[in-house]
Amino acid sequence: MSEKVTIYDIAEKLNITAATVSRALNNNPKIKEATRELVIKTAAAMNYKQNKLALALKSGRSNNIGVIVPRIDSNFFASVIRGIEEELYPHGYQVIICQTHESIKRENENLHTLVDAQVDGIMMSVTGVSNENDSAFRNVLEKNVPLIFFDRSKHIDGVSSVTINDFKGGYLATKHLIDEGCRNIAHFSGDQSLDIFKNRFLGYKQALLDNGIEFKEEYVIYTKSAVDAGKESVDKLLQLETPPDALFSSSDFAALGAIQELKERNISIPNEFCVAGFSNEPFTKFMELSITSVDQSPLEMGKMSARVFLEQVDKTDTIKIEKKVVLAPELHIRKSSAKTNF
Amino acid sequence: MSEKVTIYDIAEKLNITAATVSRALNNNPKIKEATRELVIKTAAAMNYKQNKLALALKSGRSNNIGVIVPRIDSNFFASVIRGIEEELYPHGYQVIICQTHESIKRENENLHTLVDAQVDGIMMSVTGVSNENDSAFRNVLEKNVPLIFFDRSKHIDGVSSVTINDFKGGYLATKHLIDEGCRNIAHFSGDQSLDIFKNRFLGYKQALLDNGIEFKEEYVIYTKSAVDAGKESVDKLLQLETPPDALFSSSDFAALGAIQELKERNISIPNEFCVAGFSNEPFTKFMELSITSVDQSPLEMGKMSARVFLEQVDKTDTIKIEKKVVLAPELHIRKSSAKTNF
DNA sequence: TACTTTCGTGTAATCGATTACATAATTTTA
DNA sequence: TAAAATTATGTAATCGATTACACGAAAGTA
Repeated sequence: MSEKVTIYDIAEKLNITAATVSRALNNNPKIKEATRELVIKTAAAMNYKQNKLALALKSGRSNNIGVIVPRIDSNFFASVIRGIEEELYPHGYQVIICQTHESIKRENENLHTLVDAQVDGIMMSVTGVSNENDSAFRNVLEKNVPLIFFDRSKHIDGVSSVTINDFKGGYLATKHLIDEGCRNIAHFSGDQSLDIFKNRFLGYKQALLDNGIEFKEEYVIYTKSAVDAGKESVDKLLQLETPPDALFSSSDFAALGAIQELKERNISIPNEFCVAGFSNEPFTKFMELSITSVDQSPLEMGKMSARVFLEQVDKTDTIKIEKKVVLAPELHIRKSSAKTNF
Repeated sequence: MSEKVTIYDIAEKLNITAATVSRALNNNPKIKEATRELVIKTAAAMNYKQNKLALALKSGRSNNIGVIVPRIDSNFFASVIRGIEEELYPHGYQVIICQTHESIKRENENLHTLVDAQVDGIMMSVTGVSNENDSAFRNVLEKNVPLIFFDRSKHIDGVSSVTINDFKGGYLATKHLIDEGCRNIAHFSGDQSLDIFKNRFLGYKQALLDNGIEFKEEYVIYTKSAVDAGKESVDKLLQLETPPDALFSSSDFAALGAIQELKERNISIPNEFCVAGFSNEPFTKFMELSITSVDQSPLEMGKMSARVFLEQVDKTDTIKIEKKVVLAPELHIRKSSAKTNF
């Protein structure tokens, strides 16, 4: 029905050329004021809409940015995306979502697809199990597409990142458990090819060290971020000759599983056993036995990633800016670990 | 660094024209087999990538589809988007995300932006407070862009929809509460300009009617989908001369708020008071006092929306197909309402 | 051999907007 | 008033791919 109106249609109607129309609409200073007004009025009257695809082809900029996450249906990633979208919306960028489902193959596919679609930038949380094949990332950078890692980062030249201080997060949580009087503190970690898990682990270790508590290898379990995995893992811990009296889990879901299992065994939380998680998922606050957790301020992380992108996108591409933003984690102390204050 | 390779570069290298290259790459049957192979091999060797923007401009199809939701950081919407993305990924579509934050203005802006960006289709959950100004929707349809509503729908000619049977969901939840012996059942509803809330409400009413229970206006509270709103609302209910003994809430969050408030007042759940929510948010299952809730199968809803889009996108645009898919809700009975079986 | 088909490829327009360069129109300066 | 400077607009190329049409060459037919 609605035939598309182009600048040529406007030009024809006004007996001028498309070039003049284009200049008028773009506020080119060389255009006579009267002409500009006439063109703008006519364009509005004809319901002209700029063809973004033509513009994109000509300029090489699509006004789209790509976001790659392991999955979107997690509160953390969804919140980051929300932050990105809100920050970029006023600048006219659209956000394209891709999921990797923790597959390297999908991650590489997504990177290529986004580059092919000529997005103006890519923000992503990398997938673990790195085969150390950085070619897909290099390809992005060679095309001069700004690449920004958030949360899950990797050391690649030319890539900016926005992360939280996972070491500090791990340290804070562990220190808190120590302050509550726990001395046998277990740890659930995750995929060691991801820095976030390594750093939380290191923070945990350091807190033990700083407080004169011996680190025990058997207290560390590498587990998936899932409720069932948490149940199974705490099960193993309780079979040790000296079972732990506290747990710092790198995952809220695994922490929840642990709590469920402990309750079934009638182990009293926090009196006999303290638990702290990581991510501050909404449910940690909602539970009757609310769960202590480290907040990663995902909304802020998303906004910050977007800002870093905006800084980079207009810079001359000869100078490679590499910005590393590290946000501060915040420990939310709740019933699962607070023997005293609740 | 990496200069972009076009079909002209390939043509030049092989001393043929770009037209031939294009045809060879597109498996045009008029091309000699030898030429085709040579072109394909050369293209690969030169690391040729088709410029999607040029293709999009020529064809008028961007291979992007737009998704508009009130907000992305809700498990329900994120899951729907996940479903859409997974279903569309194999077909080469990219998903662009927009948020309305329940603002009509933003909704209209998003619709226009997406149409301007020439997406090949739009899937959305409408925002309430309809000023009955359908012009933004009409504009989409006039541009022959398939428009599909999911979950929150509106009656507009030419728009397909994928929803759940909210009436049935409301009926099931209410009937279940009746079966548990409750006779004074309150209801939290929402924005009455949204069909989902009206229909859940109607299902609630019908269940009462079918079981000989008088409907009482004062048992219905229109509340936001938030924990605090739930607390306040249940507070009002308890001040009635005959306070209810059960609640069917159209929102899990409000249901949670109600439960928190009831507990503070030492009202025993489910013995003295039964609660059922709607949406089956993850936390409803995680709580120690798990919350009965109606599941909307968001993943399936997303996939189904994508399928409806795929059906429509290739049809000749002379025939307007309008498909209405209604998914079945599923009641998950949990501790907050099960007096007997838990 | 001459004439039609068929096949493979080239030519050039097209999608819609931007922009370097050229040129016409107007104003300024001498 | 004529030349110079300025201003506004037109011309045409460009971004990269697709495709209707044209055309030469090869193959088939009489």
